[in-house]
Amino acid sequence: MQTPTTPSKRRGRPPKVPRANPDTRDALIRGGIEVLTEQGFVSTGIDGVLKRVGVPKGSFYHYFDSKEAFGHAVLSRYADYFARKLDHRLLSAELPPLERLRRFTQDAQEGMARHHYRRGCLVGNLGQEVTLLPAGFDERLEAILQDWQRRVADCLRLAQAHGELAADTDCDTLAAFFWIGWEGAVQRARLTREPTPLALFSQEFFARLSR
Amino acid sequence: MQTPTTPSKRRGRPPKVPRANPDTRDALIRGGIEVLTEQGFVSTGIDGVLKRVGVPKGSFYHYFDSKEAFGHAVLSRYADYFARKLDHRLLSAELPPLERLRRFTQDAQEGMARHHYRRGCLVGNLGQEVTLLPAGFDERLEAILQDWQRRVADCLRLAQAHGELAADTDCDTLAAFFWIGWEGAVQRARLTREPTPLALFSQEFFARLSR
DNA sequence: ACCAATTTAGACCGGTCGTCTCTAAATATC
DNA sequence: GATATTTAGAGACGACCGGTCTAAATTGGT
Repeated sequence: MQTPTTPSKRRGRPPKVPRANPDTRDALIRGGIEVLTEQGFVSTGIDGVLKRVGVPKGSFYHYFDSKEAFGHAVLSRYADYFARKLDHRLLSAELPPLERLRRFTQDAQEGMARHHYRRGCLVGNLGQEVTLLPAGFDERLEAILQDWQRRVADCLRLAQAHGELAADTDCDTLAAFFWIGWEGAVQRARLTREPTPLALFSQEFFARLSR
Repeated sequence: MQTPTTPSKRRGRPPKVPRANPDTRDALIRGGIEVLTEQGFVSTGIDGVLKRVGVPKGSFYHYFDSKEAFGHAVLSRYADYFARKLDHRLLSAELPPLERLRRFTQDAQEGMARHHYRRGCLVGNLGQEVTLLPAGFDERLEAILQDWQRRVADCLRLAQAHGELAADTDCDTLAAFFWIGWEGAVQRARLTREPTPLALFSQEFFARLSR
């Protein structure tokens, strides 16, 4: 999967202790996703990210202008990552459309369990800090949610075409309803450290669809 | 509602500038509700509460052992206040039970608008900080949610008796579903600064009930 | 061989803010 | 007058914050 020679022809002073991921910027963003998803933006210090990734502060400010810029980079990466994950499920032809969405909720259950319910949804978590975040984050967060919502709405329209969903259903509204509730379920699962809220919401959501 | 004489026979050194609420402890808790509901627990400093209430630091530590103890006091007060508000709506005989719950969601819309969507639900907000809070807060928060859930479940059972809700509905599950989603809606409304998520969730929730 | 660009290294800075302590002052009650 | 209660407010003391700065170590270009 990698160039066999792994020549590591990377410019600049080499790391004192070689890291698993030689791409420092990338490593910082990945670490940022983990930390911010657990602790949020405001109460997370740069030093915490640095220590986790094993990178000195100089490198951080070499790649990012500020904590705020870093936050935006992390957010963008997360949004992309998540959109891909979503599409992977929702566009796969192996299952009927509605079942795809249900499987997404199952995937998420496994994901939260894997992290012992300490991490939630980065977008949901930062959303809670909206009054404390630098300007611009709020629009960004809402835009990401709208993007995910659109993807779910498209899937619901496919479900309509398959006859899984009543033809008169407003798929955009239903997708919004899904995400509002789903974020609530993630939040609650994080509090209880149990999969129950996720399972319960999923169960009830699908049970209440008509046709 | 108060003793008519308002004798203010309060022991101890009087405040330099007399406050509207002479009960210092009470004033601190009320102020705490406001601040914590906006900013959460971790990133809120005692000084911020003090300044808002107009109380010196010495008074604070006279009434509370620590920030943590203060947090619990604030939480208890909020839980009580909210439970009363909930019961006021859900037990009133003026409306059919299901309509009472719907009216509760309308009240909440007005409440959030009144604070310009800067405040959410204290329990939901603190829940998001669960990984950062002192031990014990998580159980407390979950217990409060369970309490509210029980109250809603009772209301739903009344709705069943009124024939507003299918007799085979599991009211406990439905109440859990409601709160999971509703907290999500509050969170989202805080992000968008609009009532739309609240209205949309309410609309869809009630539209999807059977019978 | 040399210089420029890149990247890592990490000490350090100034400041904010954190919780909490301490002493004194002013009042009510006994 | 003595004691308990409550308010007043300075300030201790450290943790930590985001961010800067200079140096070192490497590659690539010429």
